Amino acid sequence: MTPEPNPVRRSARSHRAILDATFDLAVRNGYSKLTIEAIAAAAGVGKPTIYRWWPSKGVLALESINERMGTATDFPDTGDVAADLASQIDNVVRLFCSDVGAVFKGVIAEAQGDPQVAAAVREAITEPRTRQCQARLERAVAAGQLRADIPTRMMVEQLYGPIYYRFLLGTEPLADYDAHTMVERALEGLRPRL
Amino acid sequence: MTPEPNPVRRSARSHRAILDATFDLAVRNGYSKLTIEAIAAAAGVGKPTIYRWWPSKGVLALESINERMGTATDFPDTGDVAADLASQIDNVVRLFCSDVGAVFKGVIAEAQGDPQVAAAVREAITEPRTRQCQARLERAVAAGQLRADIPTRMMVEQLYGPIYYRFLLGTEPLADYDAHTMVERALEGLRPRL
Amino acid sequence: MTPEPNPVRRSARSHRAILDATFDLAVRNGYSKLTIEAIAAAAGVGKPTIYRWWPSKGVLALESINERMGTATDFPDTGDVAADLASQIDNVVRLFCSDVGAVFKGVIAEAQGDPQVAAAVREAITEPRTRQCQARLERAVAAGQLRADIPTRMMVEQLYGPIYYRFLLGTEPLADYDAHTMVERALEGLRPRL
Amino acid sequence: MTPEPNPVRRSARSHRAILDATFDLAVRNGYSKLTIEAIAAAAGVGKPTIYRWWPSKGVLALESINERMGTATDFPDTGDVAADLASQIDNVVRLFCSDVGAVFKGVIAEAQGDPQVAAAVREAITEPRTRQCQARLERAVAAGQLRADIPTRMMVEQLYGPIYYRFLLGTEPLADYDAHTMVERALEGLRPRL
DNA sequence: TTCTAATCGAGACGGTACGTCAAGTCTTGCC
DNA sequence: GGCAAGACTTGACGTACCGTCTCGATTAGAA
Repeated sequence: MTPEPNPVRRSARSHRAILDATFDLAVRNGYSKLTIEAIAAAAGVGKPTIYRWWPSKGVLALESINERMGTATDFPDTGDVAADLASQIDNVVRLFCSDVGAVFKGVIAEAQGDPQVAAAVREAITEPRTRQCQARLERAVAAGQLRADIPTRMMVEQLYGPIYYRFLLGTEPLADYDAHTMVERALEGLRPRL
Repeated sequence: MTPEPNPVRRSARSHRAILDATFDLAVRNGYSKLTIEAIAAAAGVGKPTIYRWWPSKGVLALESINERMGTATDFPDTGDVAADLASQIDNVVRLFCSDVGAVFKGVIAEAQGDPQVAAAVREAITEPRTRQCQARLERAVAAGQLRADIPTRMMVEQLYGPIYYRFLLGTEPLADYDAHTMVERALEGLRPRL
Repeated sequence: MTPEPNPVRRSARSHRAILDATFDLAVRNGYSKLTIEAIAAAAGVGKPTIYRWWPSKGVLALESINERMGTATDFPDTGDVAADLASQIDNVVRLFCSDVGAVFKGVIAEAQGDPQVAAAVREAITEPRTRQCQARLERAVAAGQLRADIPTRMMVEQLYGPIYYRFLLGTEPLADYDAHTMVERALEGLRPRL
Repeated sequence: MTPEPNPVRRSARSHRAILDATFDLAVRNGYSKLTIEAIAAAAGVGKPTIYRWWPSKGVLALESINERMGTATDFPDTGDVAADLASQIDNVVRLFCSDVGAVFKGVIAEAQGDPQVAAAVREAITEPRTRQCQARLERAVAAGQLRADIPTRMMVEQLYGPIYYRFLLGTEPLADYDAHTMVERALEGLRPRL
């Protein structure tokens, strides 16, 4: 069909307006009430312009939050892996409690039924941060602070699983998440035996 | 609106047909393609009959899977808490990998944007099982197998977070989840200090 | 698809509102600017309701004018076939010069590219009136006023062709059409030889 | 707007390609499915190039058929006006039954809602041929073959009305039109009284 | 023969309307 | 009187074209 538009001729103004309108509307009315039609109207743009550049609402919303995440989830390296993780996780929790988090929640929901969105979430959000995290953990392993016989991917799941659990199931308020304690607890099983 | 229908006069045949059609269609076409219209048609039922008894597609789907979960996630008590948890978690993973899990995934997605569904999920699925788990953990605490100074709710998050992480983010195949190892690792931080 | 709706359950109110809005909008903005969307909005009706009952804009517009033609084009029978035809044709011309005619013009245009509309025009408008005309002509034949060896269909073409010619090609104002003279001229070739 | 392009610098290649593509597509898919976009693509031309030189699809299509009509509808003059008319009308019928006729039908339809097209049809098609016909008829009047007291325009309507009637209303197959008989019949009323 | 300005192809753009789908409500008999 | 059936209003979907608007790249006339 439309084989692929030419990115150099893309209107920067429209691109920006669409992303801004998407995020704005998603925050204001909730992700589930977000419609392409409303985005087009709010951005002062025709619907086909949106469909030309994004395959679906989910992917568009993902892009709109991805650029807003910035460096908030970068990993510090003070040498103290427990403190570094606690600090980063604290930032993640704060992010998830913000508008960005609310929209992200909707995108993850969308991803459950749309493999394209699921893939985009992994590529744009999950994978890069997982790799960053693995890199930090590997430095800790090298420094003898963590066991070398546990795959770092598994460590990541232990560290971030509980956050997503609260985030997506809403069993407890995510804002109350005690990053320091939870990291400390998780690391008990990850430290080298004396 | 319709102030509330009289449950006594409810047609058992329709009730069953609706739940079965819901689960069947959700499995066959994927939850995201599930529609009330199709359910009504497949169940040989009018749409109002569905709306009379369920407030939304999400709640209906939830009921259809809840009755199919049965005792698969009950907690054994052999005295060995690690083994018991590993066994139960293994059952959970298997359940999540089945048709029931696929539909459950869709229901959780729905819950992100619909507080009513979110509440129903907690009431029908999360809370009862969490409580069951807490009960088992508390017996382990009493038996001196686990630390008494950690809230069991927190333990639950540590144990189940990683599963939902894989389940909903799809970073790794959930089928490969090594319940035994993950439980063992988590318990490291939960056992009493010598 | 939608196999066929049940006509007895049809909403009379919507039916009327749609036909009225169609005619009204066609007259106000011109047939070529008529849209289903505008009709639905003006009639306070959903688009699917229109598509449920009419296959296309052309057929809908046709129905809206057909019911407005009434008895204006009925054939009198005073015994004088020339006078009767002139009088009826005069009525036709007046009709074509009215709002109904303006919309009819659009419907005929639509029919050029849509066989369904073309068939509907013939069934609803052309054929019944042609037959009425033929009946009147056959009485004149029986009365010895017209030749018996010319098919009445051919006579109809001779009588009405020039009107449609002006109507659709706009070579001369249709309002100036001199029905009496044109009928008289046409009948010259249709009268029995002395 | 664009004040008017300079015809001297016009690309002859594009001009031809556009006219050919227009006619070709109109014939292949039917006039009503003809789009400027498809013409541009088929002609290997940008849309603005079309809009620069033609105000609308209708006018463009008209030009594409006008140049294909050639001398098929010229009036012979053998001295026998009845035979000459029958022969010319026969050619017209054949033309209307051809691809050119099919497209012409669409152009006339377009003309019903677009005064610009209507005017162009008259200027390019109707008027010149009407005048040619009038010239032939006037020679017949001068030769005493036709009455002098009937405006030749009126005669034209009587002669061509029935053809357009069949052509546009599709009551009978145009191909069966018996030009000889119809002309003979019409002339009965146009010949001088003895 | 070079310069330069109009025309060209391409195609993205803001729009409008399309015809469809499903949502949730309302209405009408059947049982 | 609850139920099936299904018509209803509503609103969003994703698509097709519209006619306008940049863009460079020819390209042909005037210099």
